[in-house]
Amino acid sequence: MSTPSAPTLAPSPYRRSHTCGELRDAHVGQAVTLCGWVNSYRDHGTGLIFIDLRDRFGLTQLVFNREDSGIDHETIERADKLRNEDVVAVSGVVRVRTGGENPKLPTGKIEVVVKSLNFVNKTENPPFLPDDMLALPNEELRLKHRYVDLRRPKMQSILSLRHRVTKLTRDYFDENGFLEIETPILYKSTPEGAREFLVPNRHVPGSWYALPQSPQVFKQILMVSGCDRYLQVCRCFRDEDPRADRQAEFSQIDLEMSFVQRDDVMAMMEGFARRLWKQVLNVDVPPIQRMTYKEAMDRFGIDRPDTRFGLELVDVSDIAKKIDFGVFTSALAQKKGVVKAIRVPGGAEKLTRKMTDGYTEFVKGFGAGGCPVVKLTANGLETGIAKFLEPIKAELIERLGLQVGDTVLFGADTYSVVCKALAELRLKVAKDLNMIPEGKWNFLWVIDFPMFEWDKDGGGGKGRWIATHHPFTSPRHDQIEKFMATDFGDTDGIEALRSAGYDLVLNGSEIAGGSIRIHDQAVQTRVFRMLGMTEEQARAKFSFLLEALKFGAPPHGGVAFGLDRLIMHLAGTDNIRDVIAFPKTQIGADLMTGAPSQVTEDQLKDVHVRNVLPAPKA
RNA sequence: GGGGCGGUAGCUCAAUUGGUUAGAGUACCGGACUGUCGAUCCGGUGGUUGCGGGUUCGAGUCCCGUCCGCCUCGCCA
Repeated sequence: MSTPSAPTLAPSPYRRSHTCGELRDAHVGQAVTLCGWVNSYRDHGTGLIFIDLRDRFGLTQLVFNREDSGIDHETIERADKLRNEDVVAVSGVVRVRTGGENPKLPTGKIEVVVKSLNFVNKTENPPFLPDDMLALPNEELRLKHRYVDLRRPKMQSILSLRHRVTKLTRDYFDENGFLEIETPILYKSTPEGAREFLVPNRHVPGSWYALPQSPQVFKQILMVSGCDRYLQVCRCFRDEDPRADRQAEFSQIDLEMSFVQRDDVMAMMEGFARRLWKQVLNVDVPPIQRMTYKEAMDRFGIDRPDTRFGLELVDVSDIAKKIDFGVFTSALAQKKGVVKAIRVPGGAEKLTRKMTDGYTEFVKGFGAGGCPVVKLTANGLETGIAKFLEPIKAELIERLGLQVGDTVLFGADTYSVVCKALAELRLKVAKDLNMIPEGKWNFLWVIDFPMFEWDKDGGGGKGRWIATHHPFTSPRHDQIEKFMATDFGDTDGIEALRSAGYDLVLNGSEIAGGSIRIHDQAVQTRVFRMLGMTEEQARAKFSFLLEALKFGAPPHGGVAFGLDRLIMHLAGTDNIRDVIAFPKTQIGADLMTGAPSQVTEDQLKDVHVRNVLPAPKA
């Protein structure tokens, strides 16, 4: 074997000895080379220039001083031309700052006395400066010049946080026997649920892949494959309109376990959440409380309650029916009509007429007719609907625990409308009155979801059952027999079925959801039928899964964490785009690369696709 | 698809009831300054007010349309 003899290269002028965040007084006297961006310059002219040099790891002050030995005139001249965001490499010696330390910087005790300025990549005047002290430019500009925005220490810290979280994830689940296994991105279209992104197949004209909404069936197949425990930090795609906490392309921490029941998966998840919060925020997460779906809906009107504050919903239907007030009586006359109330402590003072009028408009946005109001003062019930409530005053005070100075907000409609409207109103009031405490981490399990929900607009207008979680969710183990016996026409019976699903809720935000899956082919077939699929349709879509369940499927269950939302919580941001390196806008555009874009006719021809564009608007 | 907010100098913003030559801070350019650290001081360049129409003696401002960004309802098994 001959020895390779590559020519020796001269050392690169921008080979650094340290990062901009690591020099301390212990390094005083050392010769160092630093590389980075000019974060700011303070030019005193006549040969004294300070530069704060920045990289991902921090800031270090550089000094160019004509009166120091070892620096020549030409270097000072070049340093004089340095501007914000120029990229440089410098060599010099670390010394204690002669001008006093800067307590704001970890490197604030020292500075580097520059002897040579080795490398400069001049920048054009950047569109904005990546400085967290300055007002943020508008988001359009930040997205277009994402590479500048990501230089901001705040964005760097989020990228770093995200890395730490995925690393902790892999470590935790590795310790617990999980295997990380990748699943296909080019998957099969299964048009249930969210709209899919489609990708044409070149080989078979007219055939298409879909990008996966989640790796759901693959991870179940992996359980049937004997992998026992699966983990993936994976990308999912749902072609629906985005929100502040939602992107069409997003990430999940996806996992699945064999031979487990509900509590096993929940315990594994809880341990994971505890590990994350301890290691990232040094917060101890206490044992997580459980609440049934029904209790969550009854008390908070929503399946992901924010339990950091009160303002709970109280059913007063039985009291309300005793009076002759049109809004209440017509609500209660409906099927599943209810009257619910929220007590706002001290609301008589804190809620102005303008605010409560606004609440009526607010709840109309969620389908409610309005928001009746009443106050309890020293003189009794006042304002709003006070005169109607007089006959039931004592009962209301008793039921709601009213104190003088409280305001009551009512919702009267069907159960689902009242839940939706009052759940949103509860949040709005809490924000308006500043009732949401900072620094609280209220985790909550929500369990015992219904298996199915009636979608009155589905099924071509005739209505149909849809799976609350997804079609692979098992009935709760004590309800499987009941499910198999429930008639397809037994509406009440179907609605009463509870699934083996579970959601992890944090401060009113769903951060994870999962379930025990169906491992019995007969149960799965019956679920598909309940969802209105014929046997042929079910086989066309999911024959592989039904087949797999025939050939030795272990009982299994799993969960998926929304990684982006998890990072949002840990980073303390309410903008999902801040936790994604290259996010998209409301219309799915990447402002930096210009995606989506036109393709050539030849490209389209290759994949047997033709553009059919809508007629231009007049 | 619906509703709301926004778009003025490279950037962040201001501009009275529709009224003079659209201003300020910052960045940038030039000058002064040897211990700054959001350096300071002096001077300067910089504008198709997103785009297209309209109303008006006159439009950044009012009207219509459109594009883009954000928030939101629907949607998100």
